[in-house]
Amino acid sequence: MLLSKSCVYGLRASLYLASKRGNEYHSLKEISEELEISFHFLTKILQQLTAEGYVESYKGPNGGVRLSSNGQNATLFDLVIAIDGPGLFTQCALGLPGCGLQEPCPLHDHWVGARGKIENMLKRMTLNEIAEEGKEKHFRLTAEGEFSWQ
Amino acid sequence: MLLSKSCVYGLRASLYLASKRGNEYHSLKEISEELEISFHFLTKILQQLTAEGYVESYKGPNGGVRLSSNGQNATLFDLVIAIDGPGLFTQCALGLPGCGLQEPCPLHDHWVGARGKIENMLKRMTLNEIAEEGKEKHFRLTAEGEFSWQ
DNA sequence: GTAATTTAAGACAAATAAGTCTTAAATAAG
DNA sequence: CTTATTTAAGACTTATTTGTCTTAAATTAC
Repeated sequence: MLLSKSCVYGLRASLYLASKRGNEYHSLKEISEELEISFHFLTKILQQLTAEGYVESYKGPNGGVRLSSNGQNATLFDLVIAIDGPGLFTQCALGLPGCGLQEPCPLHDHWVGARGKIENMLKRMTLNEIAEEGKEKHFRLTAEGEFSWQ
Repeated sequence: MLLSKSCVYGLRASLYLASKRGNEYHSLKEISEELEISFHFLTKILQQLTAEGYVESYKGPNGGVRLSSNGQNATLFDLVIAIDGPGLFTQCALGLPGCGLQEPCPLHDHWVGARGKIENMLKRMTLNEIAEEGKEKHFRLTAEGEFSWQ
């Protein structure tokens, strides 16, 4: 698995929020039902994104969560770092602490290249831009595919 | 984490065996000490590779494990599949079962590209070839780096 | 044959990730 | 003020991965 389940859920929920026009709050109940993610588990993940400033929350009736302006312009890379940490983009593919240019492991050069591709791809995609593109291309966000970008 | 710890240990042990000239057996005790991997854990992983035909084992004094001819020509991709299974190379980055060309997730196209890079990189590297290269370039195979290709 | 060495197999334990549940706090509406 | 709705926080459980231990089986050397 490239990304943890927490991370995948966080990305999907963020994209869900990005898909909504205005800046209304959406309840975690709504999001968890639409995306078929465990309510409580999703709550914890979005709390992390709230703590990082990508998501704003509001308690009480008609409360919920929405993307902050930071969140709208956040890249998928930002969100992955916020949830899974930087390990994927910094660690040796064989887990060797001293691996680097001077003393590389057999995969080092190749992995740095492939890893850079992943990193650039994630850095190129902001939530806003994906939302724009999603409206044209109807990207899937659920297993069944009944989700639709507005 | 791209690869599981089991997988990383399996790759390192396989590369260790590839680094040895002749086709003598090397004991798991030796390998686990040289590579600083738990003896019993490593045993289980190499049993998998033995079952898959990449490694041959021999019991008794002076026994141990060595690469089969299949193993010597195996690619890192083969070994990753043997230990971690094909998931990394087949699954959607967001874990969506129906993701594909017709109904892609927002990452699909990009991920297929990046994933292909990883796949090709692993398919290009056979244990034999890495061993050759390792003798010139002194690739690291341990945390401390005191390992040396013969 | 006996003892020592080594892998094989599987039970067991610890650590981490994933998921569930309960209670508290904030807010809105009547 | 009371009730309903919603996020926040954290305890708790379950599942998976990682790591350890014990016993058995094969082989060698004496």
